[in-house]
Amino acid sequence: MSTTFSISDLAKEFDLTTRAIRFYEDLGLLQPERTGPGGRNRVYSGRDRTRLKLTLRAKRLGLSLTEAKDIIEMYDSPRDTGAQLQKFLDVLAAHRKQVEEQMADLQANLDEIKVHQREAKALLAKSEAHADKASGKPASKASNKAPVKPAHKPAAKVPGKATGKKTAQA
Amino acid sequence: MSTTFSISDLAKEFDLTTRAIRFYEDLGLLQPERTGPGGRNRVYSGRDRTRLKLTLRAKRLGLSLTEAKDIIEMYDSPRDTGAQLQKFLDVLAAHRKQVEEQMADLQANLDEIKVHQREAKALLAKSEAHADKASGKPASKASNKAPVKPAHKPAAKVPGKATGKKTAQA
DNA sequence: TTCATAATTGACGTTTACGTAAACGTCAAC
DNA sequence: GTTGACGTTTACGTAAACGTCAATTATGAA
Repeated sequence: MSTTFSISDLAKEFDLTTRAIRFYEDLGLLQPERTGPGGRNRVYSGRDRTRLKLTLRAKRLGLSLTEAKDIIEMYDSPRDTGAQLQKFLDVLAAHRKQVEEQMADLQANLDEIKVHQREAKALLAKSEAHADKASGKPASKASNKAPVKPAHKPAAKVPGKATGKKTAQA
Repeated sequence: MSTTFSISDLAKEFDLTTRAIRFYEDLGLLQPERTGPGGRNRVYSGRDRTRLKLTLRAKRLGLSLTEAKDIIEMYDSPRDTGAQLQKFLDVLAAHRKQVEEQMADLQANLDEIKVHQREAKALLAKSEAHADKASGKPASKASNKAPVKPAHKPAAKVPGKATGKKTAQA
């Protein structure tokens, strides 16, 4: 028992359409075996599943499918000779640099968010202080631990999300 | 003098074509003023430049242009009333959560890279130790030269890098 | 004046990443 | 013995994000 998957298994697990999965196969990202009469049905291995997972993570990070493929190929290609190893190391270094740049971008982004949060909270506290004249109750806390969620919004649209489902995280 | 920019100023600074910049305008991301006879030429303000910078950062992080627009709009829209402030805070929280998820993705990625680097370096050291029997020279170390250049593409679309220029980092 | 350079507005082309039928096979269940 | 659920191929459609002309217009240098 080598743990295999049907196309709809993967589709459900990663919230994809079967169409998308077949498309990934066309790009060479997946290479399922065939079964059934005339070998019509696809059977995916654990390796396929891993490659799919990596592909989706790459997508979330903004890579194209072919870029994802290139990287993944690199990661599980034969590296026997010294030359191949050296090249692999070069690619790794380049990839790492790029990832670190992206993390810097993200960090900048996060910092800005925090600043805005602080500002907005301060303003809110002020406006609530004014509103105090009417209500005797202590205004709602401006300090938050858990992200204040009134729950009346459908989850701000973000990348990494598809059709209102959950973002299958790595 | 309120520091303005021509379209080619911005094109050079951010390594974009003017076509792209005009396209961003069509999407409502930029709103340059016009000058010259009949108001033909575009003049960009510092605010435009900032919005452009934010847009490009968002792109590098995998957002679509419309997603970028939505967020940027949110960030410099009027937030006078308490309700608006609260909504703004909600959006910020959602955005922050998403960014943190993405950082987790990136971190996982980076960790994998590091593991591979370690492994590859170990292997390389081993093979070089063996090769010592033939050459008296200490084999080439793990020196990385140019970060692997495809070179046959007009603009390698790795996010975070542009056309061989410097990655106009935020 | 003439030529090159930079800018403009269409308008059509291209690549990526799938969506959306159409038309058919297969197997278990009712 | 047909109905559904699931699977298949082939093929055309589409939205996003620009690229690539073409046909002007304006400006500045030679």
